[in-house]
Amino acid sequence: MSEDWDLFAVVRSCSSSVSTATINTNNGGNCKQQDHPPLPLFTHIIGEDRDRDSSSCNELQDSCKPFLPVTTTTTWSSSPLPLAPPLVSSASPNVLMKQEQGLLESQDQKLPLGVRAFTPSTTISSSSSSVFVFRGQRDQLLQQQSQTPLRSRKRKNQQKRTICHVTQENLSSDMWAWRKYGQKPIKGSPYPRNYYRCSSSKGCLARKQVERSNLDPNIFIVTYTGEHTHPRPTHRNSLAGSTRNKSQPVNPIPKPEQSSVQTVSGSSTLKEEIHLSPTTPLKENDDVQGTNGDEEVNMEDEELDEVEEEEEEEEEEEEDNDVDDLLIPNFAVRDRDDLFFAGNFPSWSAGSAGDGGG
DNA sequence: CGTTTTTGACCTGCGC
DNA sequence: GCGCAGGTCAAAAACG
Repeated sequence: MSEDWDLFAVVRSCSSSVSTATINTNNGGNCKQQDHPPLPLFTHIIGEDRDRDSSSCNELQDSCKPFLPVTTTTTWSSSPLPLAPPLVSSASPNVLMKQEQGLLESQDQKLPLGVRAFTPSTTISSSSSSVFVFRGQRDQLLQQQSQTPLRSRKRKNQQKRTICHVTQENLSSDMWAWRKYGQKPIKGSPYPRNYYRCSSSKGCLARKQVERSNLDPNIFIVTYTGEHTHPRPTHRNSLAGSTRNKSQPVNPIPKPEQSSVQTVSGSSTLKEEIHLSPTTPLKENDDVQGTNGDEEVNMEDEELDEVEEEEEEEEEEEEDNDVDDLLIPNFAVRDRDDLFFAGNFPSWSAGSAGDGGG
């Protein structure tokens, strides 16, 4: 239930964002909006402790910083929204869920939730993805949680969670190195959930769960839990990169129940040919992404490093002002994302992994 | 050799 | 207390 609750919260937060983003981002793309809703990155944090949430935010921020310089083409992007109380109160879970399901199309709820956009300091040509910051929602969420029966269920690692909804394209990327340690089919979802732990440092408690939205295969739900017990690596951890990018005897390409949905931005073949770990499969100088957008991506890496520093400074200032703010950059446009997620879920067809729920 | 991925088994929380 | 489902462990295999 908590999961649902989380999702509700996320959806709730993003509902408006989604519609707006949809309008702005995928237009002109090859993909139909309906089939490939542009997914900005949604985020919110759930936690029992606000203070700790802050640290979580910071972590997430750290992870995202390198990718901050992403352009936010969405409408809200330019306005430093006051982080006002979001539509939380206005939408019922059902509605929200529908939104999550894409049943609610761009409505005019232009609610600028507590969305805060990043300074488009660096323009990366990624059309789309935006970064959103949902802030202050925790309070509301927590309140709601306390008001609804949903909260009754608390799982062990429930204490602190940071949930992001990202598109496959935006999926990647934090500097952290993640190592997969488990995969489980999730009831009600055709897609398994993958469990990762930080491998940047032994003993690091940071964990990450990645699952595909069963509602929209283009959306990945990334849940961060725990905290890193070590500084964020400046570059992607090369150790983490011993990824296998060769074909593996993995399960067939995921087949969502709605087979009509063609998931990944474009390369079903990669799914079978490449298997990269979720976030850091690449060595710092790795050129795996050098397929298309190669140039762009490489440039990003370099620029991002530089920009990162700049952004850090800016963010530090911002954090001073709004410590609670969660800046989720749009892990924009990294082909590697495609790569890595292309093969990341070898067992999409649920039921292949783990004890099958036992 | 060191690291990651895969995957069956085990542990634990929760609802009934 | 039981069963279900989620989360984690750990051995084996794969990879660079």
